Amino acid sequence: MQHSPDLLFRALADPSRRALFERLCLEGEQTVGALTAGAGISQPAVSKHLGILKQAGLVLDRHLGRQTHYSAQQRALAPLIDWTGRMNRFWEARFDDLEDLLKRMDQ
Amino acid sequence: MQHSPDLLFRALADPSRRALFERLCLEGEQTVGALTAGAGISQPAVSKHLGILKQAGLVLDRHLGRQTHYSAQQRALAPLIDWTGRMNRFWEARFDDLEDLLKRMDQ
DNA sequence: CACATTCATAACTCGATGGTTATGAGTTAA
DNA sequence: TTAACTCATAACCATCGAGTTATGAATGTG
Repeated sequence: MQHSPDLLFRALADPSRRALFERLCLEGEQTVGALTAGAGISQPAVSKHLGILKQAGLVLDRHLGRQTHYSAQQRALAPLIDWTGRMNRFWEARFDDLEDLLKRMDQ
Repeated sequence: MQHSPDLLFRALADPSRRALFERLCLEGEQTVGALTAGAGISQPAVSKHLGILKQAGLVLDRHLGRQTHYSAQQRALAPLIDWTGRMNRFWEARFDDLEDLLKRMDQ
């Protein structure tokens, strides 16, 4: 299940979706109704956002009777973490180069 | 200069902008002309993207004669790293709880 | 000075997207 | 069975956003 980083970034770009994901991370599994309460948007809007988060692999759904329980899938953040890591690695690498350069200039 | 995480997420949501930022990270400082070559979009489009990246704090610009040199500002990724860290911390915390539970059940 | 180069901005188009209300499918309760 | 509840989907609307071309400002060059 390799969800493209593009889906990830796009899914997290929306504040409503980030808020939903954060609530699932911090408060644990929630039903759509619970998420809608306090979301400030309509229930269909919440459902659509959850659909997008699910497509990005960020949440899982579990049907119980007439409710759907959503939970965060934090592992899905891995590509994002990897990406920032790659970008920062080169930053540090360049820093190291600079240190080497300074050391050599110091001699 | 605390750039809002929202600006960050939105800036990185676009593939063209991520590509520009990646090039600046991996290849170092570049002029707009150099970035436009190989970007697959027009020069004004590149300029607009760079403007958005700059507003998010992800790049710096440096004017030299009639060219503008852009460079990556990797530090600006910090809020993003913090955010993923916070989301994952709770994941691990819950994992620890689960481990504790399993240990207790094991006895 | 006249001309070329480099980039940013303006004006515009068009598809994507986030929101809404209406409705239907599925499930529980009376 | 009828009614109520929970959620997802459909249909629609308005705005946003990423791209374009045209142009202008600033700088270098003949």
